[in-house]
Amino acid sequence: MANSFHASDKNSKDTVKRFESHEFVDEDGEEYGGSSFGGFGDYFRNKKIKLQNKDAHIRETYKSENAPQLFKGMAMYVNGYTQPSLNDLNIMVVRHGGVFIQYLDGKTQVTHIIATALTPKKKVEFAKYKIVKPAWVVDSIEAGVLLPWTDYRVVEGDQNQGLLGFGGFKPNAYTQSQGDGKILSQRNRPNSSYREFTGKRKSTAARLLSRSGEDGPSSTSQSFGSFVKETQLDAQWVPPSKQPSSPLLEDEEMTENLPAIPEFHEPEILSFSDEKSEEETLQDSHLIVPAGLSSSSSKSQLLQNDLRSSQDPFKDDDESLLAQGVVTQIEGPVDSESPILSEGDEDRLNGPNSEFLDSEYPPSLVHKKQKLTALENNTNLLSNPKVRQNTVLNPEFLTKYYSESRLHHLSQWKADLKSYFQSLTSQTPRRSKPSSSVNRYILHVDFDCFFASVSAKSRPDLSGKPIGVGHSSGPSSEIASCNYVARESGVKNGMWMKQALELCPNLVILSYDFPAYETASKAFYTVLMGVGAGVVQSVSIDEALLDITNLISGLGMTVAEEHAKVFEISKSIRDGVRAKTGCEVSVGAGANVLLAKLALRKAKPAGQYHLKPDEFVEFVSHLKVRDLPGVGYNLSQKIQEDLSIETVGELRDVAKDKLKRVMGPKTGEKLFEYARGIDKQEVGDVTVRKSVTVDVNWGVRFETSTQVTEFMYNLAGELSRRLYSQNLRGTHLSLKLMKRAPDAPLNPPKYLGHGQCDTFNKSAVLGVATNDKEIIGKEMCSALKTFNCPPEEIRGLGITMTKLAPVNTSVTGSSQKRLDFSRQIAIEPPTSFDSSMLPPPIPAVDKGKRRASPEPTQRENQAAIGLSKPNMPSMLSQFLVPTQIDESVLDFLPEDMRDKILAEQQNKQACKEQPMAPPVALKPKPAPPRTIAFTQLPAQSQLDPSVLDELPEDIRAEILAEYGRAGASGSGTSTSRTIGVVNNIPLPKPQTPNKSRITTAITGPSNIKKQTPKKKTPVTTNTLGFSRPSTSTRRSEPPSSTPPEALGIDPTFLAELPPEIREEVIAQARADKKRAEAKAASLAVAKKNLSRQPAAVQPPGSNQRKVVTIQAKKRSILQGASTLNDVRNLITNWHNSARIEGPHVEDVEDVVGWLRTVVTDERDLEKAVNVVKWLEWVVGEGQGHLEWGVALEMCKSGVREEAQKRGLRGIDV
DNA sequence: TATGATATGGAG
DNA sequence: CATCGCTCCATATCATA
Ligand SMILES: Nc1ccn([C@H]2C[C@H](O)[C@@H](COP(=O)(O)OP(=O)(O)OP(=O)(O)O)O2)c(=O)n1
Repeated sequence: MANSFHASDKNSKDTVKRFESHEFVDEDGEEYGGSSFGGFGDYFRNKKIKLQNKDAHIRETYKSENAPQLFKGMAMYVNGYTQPSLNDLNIMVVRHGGVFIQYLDGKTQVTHIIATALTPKKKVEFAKYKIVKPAWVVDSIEAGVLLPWTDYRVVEGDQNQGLLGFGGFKPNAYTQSQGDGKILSQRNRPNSSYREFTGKRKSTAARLLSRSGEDGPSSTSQSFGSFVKETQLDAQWVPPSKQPSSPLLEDEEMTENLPAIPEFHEPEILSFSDEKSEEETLQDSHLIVPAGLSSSSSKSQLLQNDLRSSQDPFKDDDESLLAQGVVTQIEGPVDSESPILSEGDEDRLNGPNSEFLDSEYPPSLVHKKQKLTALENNTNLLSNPKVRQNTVLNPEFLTKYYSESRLHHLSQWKADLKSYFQSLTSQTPRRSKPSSSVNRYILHVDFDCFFASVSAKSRPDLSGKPIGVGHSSGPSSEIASCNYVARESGVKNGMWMKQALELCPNLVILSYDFPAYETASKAFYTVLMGVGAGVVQSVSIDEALLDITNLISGLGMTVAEEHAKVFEISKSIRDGVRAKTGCEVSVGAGANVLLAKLALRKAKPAGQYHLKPDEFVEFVSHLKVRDLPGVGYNLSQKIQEDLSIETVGELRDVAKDKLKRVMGPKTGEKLFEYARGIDKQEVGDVTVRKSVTVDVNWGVRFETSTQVTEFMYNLAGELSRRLYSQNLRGTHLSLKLMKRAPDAPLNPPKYLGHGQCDTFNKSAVLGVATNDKEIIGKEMCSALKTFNCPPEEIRGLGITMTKLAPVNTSVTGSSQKRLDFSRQIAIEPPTSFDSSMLPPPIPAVDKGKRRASPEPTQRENQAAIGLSKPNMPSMLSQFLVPTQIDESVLDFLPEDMRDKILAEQQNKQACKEQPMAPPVALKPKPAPPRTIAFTQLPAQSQLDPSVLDELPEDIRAEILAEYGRAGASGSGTSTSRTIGVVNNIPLPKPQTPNKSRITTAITGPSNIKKQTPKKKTPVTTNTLGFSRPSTSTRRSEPPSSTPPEALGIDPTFLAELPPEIREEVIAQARADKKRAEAKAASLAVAKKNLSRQPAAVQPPGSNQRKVVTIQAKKRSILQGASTLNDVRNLITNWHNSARIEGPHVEDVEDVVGWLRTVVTDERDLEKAVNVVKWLEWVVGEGQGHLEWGVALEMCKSGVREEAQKRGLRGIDV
């Protein structure tokens, strides 16, 4: 019954939605009717729909009846299933003078939202609206008077939503009378509910809202009863596609929202207070288990529940258990449906499986557990040395944890690869994109079940068997990757062991082998580098995008030939990787990134597929929106609910305006384009890193605030270390706190997991950029205090540093890159440094060691000191490709050079420059004046990267150069100083647009603004920071520690600036000062702007070793890449350094050799030509030694030769 | 309108 | 034993100026 009834409702609703006029459009109300109906386009075709659509039509129809215009002036919007159907409500409202709003776009004025119940998300979304039950409309019409809506509110007060579905309803006539079952079942789209577990369960906001509304456990029995009903109903009628969620949802909601939900619960809860035993907590899980578990299937179910919840969202609960009985019951229905769930996510864990879970909650124990307070619970838990050792209380926790965390490794690898490839691609500056007329070819290459494949390489005996990679076989262990055999059983990456084993009992669990993944990845990238793609962009350790347009288009091939070539290249990649790694990769090809990604999906496993443009429509029409890149569980749900769309084909029928309104401007635009196969993203479009974060949300269990503080400092130390390794400092800190949700169990289903939490963020702005552990630690501790979160409730902490700026002086120790791709890559390509130069990949252990090192600041300074400058020969070394540059290398560079490099890196974001590897700009000659130079250099650091980023690359470069010059030389621009790297450079003129532009840029107010250098601050620059009170942040704390390096600040700097800039700087500083708090003001001169400057400048330090290092690397480096600007800088420096005496033969040879590789290996003739032109210009301007002319000719001929070998035509050098 | 703080979501 | 739920980015939304 219920089912059929509902179903019909849905249909009607669907019809309703239709309308298209913007005005209404539907929203969610709909349902998915979609499945049966079709997209919007379809519904237009539906007669019923047409009729219903327009309010005008309705009005016309009922015009003569002169019904009381009860709803005049009101705009109603219906959300979710409602008892009178959407369509009926539409008619009722319009017939009585109201306006019916089809969909919410945030702009349209809506006075009331009609709904029976709301999902947590919707509660948040509609927090500011009057949400009424459908009965209000019905009753009002019946009464002939507008009844007070407050008697029909869905959410009590502002906050009571928690009650919603469960019986918290007010006695309103209509609704209640209607059948609870129905109504309840209607409750929101089933989807919403399951959404919770899968993806993320409710958001913190939603949870908070619901909580506030909660009554407490009181409303029990009734609600419970109704609840159950709902579940069942839902299960029954929910469309298959959607079903998955509904049942589950219920569960979750129950647990979350209603702490005390079922009757069962209550009793338990009550008892809760009493019992609790210490052991319980810990052991409950295990020890006790046996008894409880023994036979009860129910338990398993319970477990499942927990797991489910936990899975995605993490739901956990100890208490949830209580509800075992309840759960069980509920689950029954759920399970039945569960099959459907598939899509949603993995959550449902049904099988009875692990004892673990069961053990955790033996019924008998339940009571006891509850009693414990969070603190007692933690105390008990931590009383077990073994457990304690696995928590943050263990001093070695971070090292151990990060060495085992797959997600940490993935992120780390990704960051390293990103910077590496960025530098490679950046070289060719904005490679002119292939003219639009050319056919584009993008490849998306990805290993098939990467971890599983690699981990299984040494186990040939397992072929054909289902495999999963995880840390253990415990129920809450996550499966990072599973092979395709396992996937046939429904196992998925990220799924918890318990569920996976239920789905696939004979699943073989293999261990992680991170080093092997790195090795396989290197081989993989080596193969990719050998393809000759114009651009290679790393997506992750096992995935990359290649723009192979340069290898195909413009060669006069027919389309068919081009496609054949694509096939050939794809095949060669697969064969190459297979040969080197023994693992399969699949290749997706398309005219843009989107098509390549979609094609890859079809290609897997172990295959390749080229999705041609003309096949797109057909290919995509039936794809689920969820299958589009960037559309995850939540977005897909929103699309489904608010637009009643499921497939990409339907999505295509939605007007762009509507998409933007409903989904947000950017997201709407993207969806609109994706639905049409349009993707403007270019391979290699990656920006420079903007933040560095350290997060720990596992193993976090505290008893005292002292422990919290200590751990916070450890985290700060880790962040400091990471910043330091990247030569970065930042001014904005942000703390993320995960706090156990009030209604979440003290012991999450996942061992030492965070469970269901509320997350809070708090940011603080420092007066001066820093990377100092103490400062960070202090700031974050105070930020944490503002949350007033008891130590025992903390389940996760994270610190993020943003507004990054390169550290001027300091040099870093060894680089942290863990992947030493360069070497391998070198193999293919010439390049790469040798390993010796690079620091070996750092194992976790290493990290620890490094960590040990003190703060950067000091060390850096020291390192810096003492450098001598390199000599001529060294110059060449500078040609290093940025990419290849490693931090260790940087260390050796003269400070100025380093700064330059770093500054550039940072600056170039927009253009994809590489982050880490600084480009080359090194200049050779360094030397003497260094000291002075250093002082000046700071200015660069002062440039605001963000500002620079926005500028065109060339302009940016120019500005930087200008700055460098200014700093180095006195006021005048040019000058030749030996000192600064960039300084001497005459500056570009050649291609880039130049000075005029530059000037403009510089002068421009906006730009200037950012550039402000610090004023002269005296010094006290302690690094510290005060924190600007950001939001609630606390005040500043005087910093203390770090030494200031007073450098940068001085007046000298100002003096050197062009007048206009100077004024700007001063004005800015003044403004800043004003704003700054008194204290802050006094200490740090300027905040933001100032902050840019790195807090400290370092004394010049130098190292000779640097030189050496550089040279060694030199060759290899050349090959790689660097941005054109970088290369130009090197050339310029080279020339400046030996203008009079003439170039060294060796250097010339090196340069020529490099140029040849650019043409042959990089296949970038344009780049080579540009470099030669630059040299020609530099030489021409310089009027130096005649030998330069010879060098120039050698370069020209070298490039010409290589071009000819490649069959390219004459070069117009 | 712009900006900043915060929250959310997606991807491996 | 268990278990190692990270990290970066884009976007949305709200508050504030
Ligand atoms: N939730 C996840 C998703 C992925 N990974 C890791 C393990 C995977 O092997 C690797 C690559 O992720 P992919 O999404 O590429 O998945 P697979 O390579 O395993 O499978 P396939 O690409 O064939 O679908 O990232 C993980 O640890 N946890």
